[in-house]
Amino acid sequence: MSEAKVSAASATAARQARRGRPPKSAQERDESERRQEIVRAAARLFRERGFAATSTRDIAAAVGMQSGSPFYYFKSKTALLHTVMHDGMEQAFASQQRALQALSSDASAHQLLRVLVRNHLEVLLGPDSDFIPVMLYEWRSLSAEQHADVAALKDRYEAQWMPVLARLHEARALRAHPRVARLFIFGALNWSAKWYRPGGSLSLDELADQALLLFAGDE
Amino acid sequence: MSEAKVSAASATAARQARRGRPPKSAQERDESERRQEIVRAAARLFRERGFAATSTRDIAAAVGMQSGSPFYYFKSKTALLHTVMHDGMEQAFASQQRALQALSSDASAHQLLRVLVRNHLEVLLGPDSDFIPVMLYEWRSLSAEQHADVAALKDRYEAQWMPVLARLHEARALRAHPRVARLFIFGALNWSAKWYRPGGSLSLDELADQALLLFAGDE
DNA sequence: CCTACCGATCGGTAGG
DNA sequence: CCTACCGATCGGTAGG
Repeated sequence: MSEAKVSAASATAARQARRGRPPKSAQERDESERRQEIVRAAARLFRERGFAATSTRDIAAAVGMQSGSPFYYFKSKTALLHTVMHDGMEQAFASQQRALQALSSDASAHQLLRVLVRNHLEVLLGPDSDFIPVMLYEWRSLSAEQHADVAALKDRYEAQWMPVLARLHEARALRAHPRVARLFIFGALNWSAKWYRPGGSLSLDELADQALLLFAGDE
Repeated sequence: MSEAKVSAASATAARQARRGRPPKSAQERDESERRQEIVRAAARLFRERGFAATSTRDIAAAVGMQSGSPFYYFKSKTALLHTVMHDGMEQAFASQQRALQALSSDASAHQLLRVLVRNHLEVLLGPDSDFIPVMLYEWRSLSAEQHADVAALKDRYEAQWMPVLARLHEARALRAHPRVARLFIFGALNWSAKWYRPGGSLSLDELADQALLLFAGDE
C-alpha cells in the first residue's frame, strides 16, 4: 500500500471515528463528493495559475466555500496538491492498463506504442485533464514523502513503455536508446499540454499519428 | 525595436537623466554589472523555486542587498522576470545564429538539424542555463505586453528551424508534418531540462546524437 | 543603495 | 462546514 493510500485511508478513518459509524452512509457519500469537488477545482486552478500562485481561498471560492473550509477536508495546501497528483496518476495508470488489455496478445510493437501514445494524449489533453499537467509541473512543492509516493506511481506508469520501446529498438524501427527515447518521447507528448487546443485543427487521433510518424516512422 | 528594448532603454535613460550624464562612466558600468548580478540570481532562483515561490527578498539576499534594493534596478518583480526571459532569448538567438553561420553554405539538412539541436541543448543545459527554462515555464506571470515581446523573440528563434524541417520532410527523413514535428521536437528537447544532469553518463554531444537518431533516423 | 515602513494577502486554527 | 482571527510574509515605496 502506498504512503498516499495510507494517509488517505487514515484521514477517512479519522472522520469515521469522529462520527463513530461505518463508511458509505449518505453523509459519508456527500462528504466524499464534496472532497472530490475540491480536488477537481484545485487541479484546475493549480494548472491554470500554478500551485504557489493559487490561494486556498481561490479554491474555496471555486466550490462555494468559506476561506477556512478546505482545511476541514485537507490538512494543508500541500496535502491537497499531493492528492491531485496521486489521484491523477492512479487514474492514468488504470486507463493505460485498460487500453493495453484491450489489445490482442499478438499485437505488434507498433500497435502497442500507438495505444500507449493515444492513451497518454487522452490523459493529458482529454476531458478532465488537469491532473497530469499539475503532476508534471509542480513536483517541487511536494514534501519528500509525497514526492516519493508520486514518483513510484509515475515509475510504474512509465515502466509499461519500456518493453515496447525495446522491441522497436531491436526491430530498428526506433533508432535511439530505449531509455533516452522514453525521456524524449514523454517530453514531446507532455509538452503538447502547453500548446494543444482541443477543438482546433488537430484531433487527438491525428496528433497520435504524427507522434508515431516522428518516433517510429509508422504509417 | 522590441518593446522590451524600448523599456530597457527608457529605464537606462531614466537613470542617466537622474544623474545628468552620458552612459559608460565607471559608475554606469558598475551599475550595469550589479544589475546583471541581480538578473542572474533571479534566473537561478526562478528556475529552482518558480517565480511565484521566489520573493524579491530572496533575490536581494542572493546578491547581498537589502530587501528593498532590487527595486532601485527594476520597477517590479515582473519586470525582472521579463528581463530574465528577454535576455535569455536574445542570447539563445545570437548563439543559434553563430552556430548556423559557422556551417558551410552547402551543409545538408541533417547537418543543419544537428547544429540546431546541439546548440539548443547547450543553451538549455550548458553553463549559465537558467534563463531559457525560466522562459519556458513562467509565461503566465508576464503582462500581455511582456508576453508579446518574448513571444516575438521565441518565434524568430523557432522560425530558423522550419526550412530545415521542411527539407527533411521532403527527403522523407522526417515523416511527421514539419509544424507538428517542430512542436514535438522542442518538447522532447526542452523536457531534458527537467531530467538531464550535467556530469552524468550522457554528454551533450551524445544527447544530441540520440535526438537525431530518434527524429531523423540519423547516424 | 539602505532604513523603516505600509497595506494586502496568505496558510492555517479555535471554537462552535 | 462557518466565523473570526492570528502571525508571517510579501511587493513595493518614501526619504535619505
